Formats: sequence, structure tokens, C-alpha cells
Amino acid sequence: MNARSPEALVRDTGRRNEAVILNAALEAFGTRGFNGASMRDVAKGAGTSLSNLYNYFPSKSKLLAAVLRHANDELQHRVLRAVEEAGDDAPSQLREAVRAHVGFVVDHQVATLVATNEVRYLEPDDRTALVSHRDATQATFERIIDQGAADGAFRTPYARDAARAILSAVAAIASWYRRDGALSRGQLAEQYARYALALLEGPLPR
Amino acid sequence: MNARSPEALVRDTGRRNEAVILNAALEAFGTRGFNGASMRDVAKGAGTSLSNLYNYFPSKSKLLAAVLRHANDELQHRVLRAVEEAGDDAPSQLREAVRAHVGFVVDHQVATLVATNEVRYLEPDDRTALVSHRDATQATFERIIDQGAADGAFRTPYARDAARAILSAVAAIASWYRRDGALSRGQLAEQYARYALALLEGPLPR
DNA sequence: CGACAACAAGAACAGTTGTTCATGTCGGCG
DNA sequence: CGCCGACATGAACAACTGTTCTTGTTGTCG
Repeated sequence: MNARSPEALVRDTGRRNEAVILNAALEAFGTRGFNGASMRDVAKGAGTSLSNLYNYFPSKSKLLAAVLRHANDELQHRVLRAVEEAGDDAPSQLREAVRAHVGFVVDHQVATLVATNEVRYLEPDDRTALVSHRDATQATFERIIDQGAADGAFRTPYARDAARAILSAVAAIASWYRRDGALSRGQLAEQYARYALALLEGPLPR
Repeated sequence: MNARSPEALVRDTGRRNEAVILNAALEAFGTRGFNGASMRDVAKGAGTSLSNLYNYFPSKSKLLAAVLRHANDELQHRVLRAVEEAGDDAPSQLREAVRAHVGFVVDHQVATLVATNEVRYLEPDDRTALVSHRDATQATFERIIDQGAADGAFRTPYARDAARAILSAVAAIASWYRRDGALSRGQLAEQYARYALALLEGPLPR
């Protein structure tokens, strides 16, 4: 288990072709953008007919919403699990949270890109729902940082805003990372974990 | 000269309506995305006719290319000037470069958003040209970081990749900053300059 | 069996897209 | 004056858009 394959984001749902459609939509929205990709593109990618898409999702916009919800669920799950398995101190927790986040970005690069670039095309209701869900993940980082700032581990004067800077940099990995590049998944995670701790003016290994 | 007004990105060119069109295109691409905005939207925003746009730009894609070129020129100009006016040591130069970059992002928020989100819709030639131009700006930061790493001011073990992390975070400011929010332009610049120096494990004021 | 819900496909519709064309006005230069 | 390039416009086109409708095939539960 050294090199992860680019697994599909959505594995299975109750319905026959829902996962196939969702993954095809992710692919289409990722490569051509939400407005650049047509429902016909999605149908072709999913190997089904145009009209059949509407048996699963009532509109293109709702399809995007579903894709983004799956991506967000997976991210949040990974981060929460990483924090649970980390030690009690803020630096360890932050380190593992960042590593998990970087892992998600690398494993689901396209999903990360779509999540950051295409959210604004959601209908207002779906967008606010998704944003608040995303804020919940960000709050996990903020909570850790607050704790670390309170007990003196992080000495940055800007603890309140640092999470945004860290998460921005991590998410942006999706826009330049190449699987065949010089940096491995593990190296990247290590690198950004150190960036985060340093930015917070916290304790650094060695 | 305390509060800057949101100045137009393009001030004037030789041709009668070129600047108006470019700014209207920036606005349209910014609010609805490249594929979401139509040439009719741009024409309406510029107060001219649809067909007249083609007297200035041969295609929608070239129009986007022109907008992005103007944005990039302005950014590069600001950063270079800031570095020139800074001291000789790497920490001072980096600090001023970051402050200038943050200033650009705040002053031209929409342009920054378009530059990061819509580059991929350029035709291959225009995209590679623009990317290499953007890399030149990034190289300014990398050069400073290299120097600081060489003379011991920056102690990060990841000097070679740190510029990308810093610039990602700075560019992302455009996606959340609000003029009427809690952070002023100057505070933001100060904050991100310190983030950058801390991330590089360099010397911090106080 | 019969009924019903889930799933599937093709044809069609009304609106929008980027782009082109024909035509016209205008101001300056020879 | 006459010419020409820059600027401007409305109409038109062929292609594509998201969505709906109609029809048909399943498989499962009573």
C-alpha cells in the first residue's frame, strides 16, 4: 500500500447508476468547468443517455450540489478521524489534520478543484448549505489553533485568521500537483504540516 | 490617501473604447465566470454593441487573454517596484514583496479571481504565454527566498517550494476578503508578511 | 398474474451561444 | 474635395444549451 490509485470519489449509493453519474459529473465539471461542461458531456462520460440523468438529479445545478456534498463529506471524515487519532496537544493535532487534508487533496485532486472553483454556480440555498458545511471543517482547524494559542504552543499574534491562510495553501495544491512530479504524497504532507506549524510560530521538529 | 477606491484595472489604451471593454469583460468574467458570461453581457457592460466587440478583439478567448495580460502586468510591476525600494536583505525584500502582492489582491480582487480561476479557458498558446509570465513573478519570490536560505536568514528545509505555498495563500485572499470586513488593507498586508516570514522560519519582528 | 416503481432512451423545444456580414458614420490626411 | 481606416450597429446563422415529454423495459412485491 505505497502508491494509492486515483480512486473514484463516490463509491456506491443505493441507486443503480448514481455513483457512475456522480463521478462522470465530477470529471466533466473538473475538466471543462461547470458552465463549460454540458449535461450531454456528463451523460457520455457516464455511458448513459441524456434524459436518464434527470431520473437521478432534477437539474444540472443539483447534480453539482450532490458532487460537492460527497467531496465535502469525505474531506471532513478524513480530517476528523486524523484529529481523533492524534495526541492531545495542539501541535500534534494540527500536524495530523494538515497531513490528512493534504492527503485528500492529492487523492481527490479534481474534486478539490471543483469544490473551490465551482461552488459559486450553485443555487443560493445549496451554496449556503455547502459553505456552512465547509466552515465546519475549517472550524476544526480553528479550534486546534485556538487551543494551541491559549496554552502557548502557537505564538503567532494572528491566531484567529491563520487557519484560512493554511487551508488556502493546502487547497491550492490541487492546482499544481502532478502525480509524476518530484514530490510524493508523503513528502507533500510532511512539507505542508511543517509550513503550518512554522506559520503559527509553533514548535518544529529537530 | 487612506482608503483606496476600487480603481479600474485598465486605465487607458490607444483605442477609443478598449479600456471600457476590458473592464467590462473583467467584471462579467468575474461575476459569472468565463463560460457563464456571454459576449452580450460584456457588450452591455461596456455600453456598446455586440458586434463592435469584434472590432477590438477577434474572439472571446482573446478578450480573456487581454484582460489577464493587463492584470499580470500590473501585479508584476507592483511587486518589482516594492522589491527595488526594499532593503538589501532577503527578509525585508520578501516582506515588501508580500505586502505589495496583498495590496494588488485587495485593490484588484476580481482580477485576481479571474486570473486564478479562468486561466484554463485560454487557448493553449495564450495559456502557456500567460503562465510563463506568471512564473516570472513567482520567480521573484523564489529568488529572494533562495538568497535568504543561502545566507541563513530563512531556516526552512523546504525553501525551494515555499514560494508556491505563500503565493497560494495570498491569492486566495481574493476569494474571501470583503472591503467592509474587520481587516483593513494594511492589517492584511502586515499579517500575511508575517505569515510568510514565519513559514520560512525567518526572523520575526519583536 | 397484475401493478407499480425504478430505470432507460430518443425526439423535440425554446432559448442562448460565439461569430459573421452588410451597411453606415465619422474624422483626419493627401 | 475624396479616400481610407477606425469605429459602430442590427440582423442573421448554425450550433449548442438545459429541460421535458413520450414511450418502453425491467424487476420486484402483493
